[in-house]
Amino acid sequence: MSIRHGLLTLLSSGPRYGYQLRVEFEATTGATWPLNIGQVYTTLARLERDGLVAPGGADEQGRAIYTITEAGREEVGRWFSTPVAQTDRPRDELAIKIAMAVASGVDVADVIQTQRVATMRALQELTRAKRAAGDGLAQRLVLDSLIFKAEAEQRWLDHCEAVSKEKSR
Amino acid sequence: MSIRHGLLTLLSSGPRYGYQLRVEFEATTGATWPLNIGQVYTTLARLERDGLVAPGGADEQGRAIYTITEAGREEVGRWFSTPVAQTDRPRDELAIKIAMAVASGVDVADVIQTQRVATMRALQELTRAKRAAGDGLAQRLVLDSLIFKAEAEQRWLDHCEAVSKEKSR
DNA sequence: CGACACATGTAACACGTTACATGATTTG
DNA sequence: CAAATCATGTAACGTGTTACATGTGTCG
Repeated sequence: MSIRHGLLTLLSSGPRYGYQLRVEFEATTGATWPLNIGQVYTTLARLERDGLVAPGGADEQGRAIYTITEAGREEVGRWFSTPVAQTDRPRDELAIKIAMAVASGVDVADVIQTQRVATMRALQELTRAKRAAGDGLAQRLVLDSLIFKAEAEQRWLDHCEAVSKEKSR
Repeated sequence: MSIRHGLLTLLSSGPRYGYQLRVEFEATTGATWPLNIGQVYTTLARLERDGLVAPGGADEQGRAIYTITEAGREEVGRWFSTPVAQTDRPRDELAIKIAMAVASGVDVADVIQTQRVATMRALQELTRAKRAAGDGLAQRLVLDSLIFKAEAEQRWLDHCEAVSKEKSR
């Protein structure tokens, strides 16, 4: 539901057309999760279906603009005033992978090591991206989020290794 | 792709039937992400479609057992030897929400505060669950993963607040 | 007997995602 | 002129998810 609400939020600042929404979405959230332009249109169609946006004809250049509805505004308000719960979050593939490795006979140390290398590289990439960027506040916060998460992942991997070594002694 | 690979990994330790797979999956990953039994069957059907498992008739009690194929075993091997990349991960709803709040005129401090309360509660719940549980190693590691993540989230929220306060001064 | 756990399955939908088709306009 | 950017849209698929239908066995 992130794209849905993200686009809806952008529309709450005024009517937009599809292509513009992608540009602004990426300008806000950064290059980490590129947004396929096709998805903007499919999402707009679904938002329209649900009565959260309304097609507002075309502008002077013939672009198809969309306007947020009252119901859409309420939905945005609800989104911002409701926290993201644990149950809302998708299953964590890495956690499941390590758990499965531990439960079945797979060599956990190997899996951990492989992941650690990848996460470390990602972390370097992210710090580099942060130095390079410096654009907007929103983008920087998203980058920071990824950095904080990657660091936590490294710590968790260390923890997993320590615990599983201790267990197999 | 977590459920898919999780079930496949369980099947790599020997043939199972659907209901048993759910029990073992939840025993391994814990109660955090309950697995609807219906989903086991839909996933098994898709695994069969892709040639990763094969229906192995019924056991003595008439239960429909499934067996992993050679291709399935290879897939499991690939899963464990390939790290989870940044691009594999789903969009982070919280990061997008905060970024959107910053970019549009929404009161970020409010959003942060609401989330912080929820995350703190989740963290308490998790520490309680950890004391209560103590079952298997895999389950404990999953719980630890959630704890590490929640802590990182708290730190990130603090960071967001500090940065956005600084910005609006 | 009634409730509950065991057990299997299907239908339908949501969202995310990509591939493709199409055309206008701008710019080197 | 050719390539790139701007711009819109559709078709199709994948996974995750839930709701529903159905039936057996067991235990208080």
